[in-house]
Amino acid sequence: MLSKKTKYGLKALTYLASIDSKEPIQIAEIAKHENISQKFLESILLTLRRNGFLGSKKGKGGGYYLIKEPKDIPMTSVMRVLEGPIAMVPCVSLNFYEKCDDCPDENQCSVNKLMLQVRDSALEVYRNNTLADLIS
Amino acid sequence: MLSKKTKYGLKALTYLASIDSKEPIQIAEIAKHENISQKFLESILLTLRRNGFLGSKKGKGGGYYLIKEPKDIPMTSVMRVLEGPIAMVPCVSLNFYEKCDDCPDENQCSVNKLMLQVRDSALEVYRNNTLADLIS
DNA sequence: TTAGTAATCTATTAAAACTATAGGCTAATA
DNA sequence: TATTAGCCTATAGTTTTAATAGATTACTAA
Repeated sequence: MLSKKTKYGLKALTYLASIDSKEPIQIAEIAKHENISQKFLESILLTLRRNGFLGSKKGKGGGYYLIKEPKDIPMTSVMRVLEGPIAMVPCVSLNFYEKCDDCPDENQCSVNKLMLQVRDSALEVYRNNTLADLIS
Repeated sequence: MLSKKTKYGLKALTYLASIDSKEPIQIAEIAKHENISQKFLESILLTLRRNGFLGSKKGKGGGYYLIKEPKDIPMTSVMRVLEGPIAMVPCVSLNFYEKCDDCPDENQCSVNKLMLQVRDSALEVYRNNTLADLIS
C-alpha cells in the first residue's frame, strides 16, 4: 500500500507543477485544494524541501515552489524520498540493499527471484514518468 | 514492503513444490528448513489451505501438501491471498476497488494515473509466473 | 480402544509503523 | 514592530504486523 505521505506529497507536487508560477504557494492553499490535513502536509513539504525538490519562502507572501522543471523530476527520485525503497524486499533493492536474516543463498531464493522482476517492472514505470507526465 | 506473511508463505509453497511428493509434509519440517517461526507459519499455512492452495492431513504422518500442480498456481492468486491487493492504491485495484475519500475525480488524479501503470506492470509479472517458475 | 501425534482454532500480546496534532520558534515582509 | 507563514520537536492515537500461548480436534497405528 502506498502511504498517505507519498500520496499527499505527489498531489502537492502535481498541484505546484500545474500552477506553473514562480510565486510561492502557501501550505494552506495546497492543503485546502487537495483535501489534506495542513499540519501533516507541512511535514511532507519539509522533507521535499530538504531533499531538493522544493524551495520555500518565509513570511508574508511566502510558501513553497518547485525548484526544477516538472519534466526534470523523475518519479524514481520522488518515490524513493517519500515512500522509501522501490523494491518490496531489501535483498533486491538497488539503493537500500540488505541481506535477509533467513535465506542462506539469494540466488536460490524464490522470493528474491520473483521480487527482482517486480522491482524491474516498477522501476521502468517510474523512470518513464516525470512530474510533467502526471499533469492531465 | 512485502509482509513476512507473504514471504514465508511463498517460501513454504516453493518448498512443497520442490519436494514434489504427494506425501504430507509437517509444519515443523517446513519451518526448520526455511528458518521460520513454526507458530507463525502455522497460521499462514492455514490461510493457504482455506484458500484452496493446500490440503492437510491430521495425526501421525500428517502435514500439508499441494493440491494443484505448481505450474497451475499463478502468482496473481497467491499474492492476492497472502498480501492482499496488488494495486498500491484502492482506486486502481481490480479486485479490491474503493473510491478515495479525498480526490473528487479519479481521471484527473496524478496518483491514480501513476499507480495504474505500476499495477499493470506488476500484474504482468505475476501473471507470467507460476509456482513452478520460482523453483530454481 | 487407546496412546500419541500433528493439525486446528481462538485469544492475546508485543512491537513497529503510520497518521495526525500541538505548540512554540524563527525569519521575512509591509 | 506587528503580522504572516514556514520551521522544528515532541508526542499521541491508531492500525498493522509479527509472534506466542494454550486448549481442542482429528487421525493413525499399535
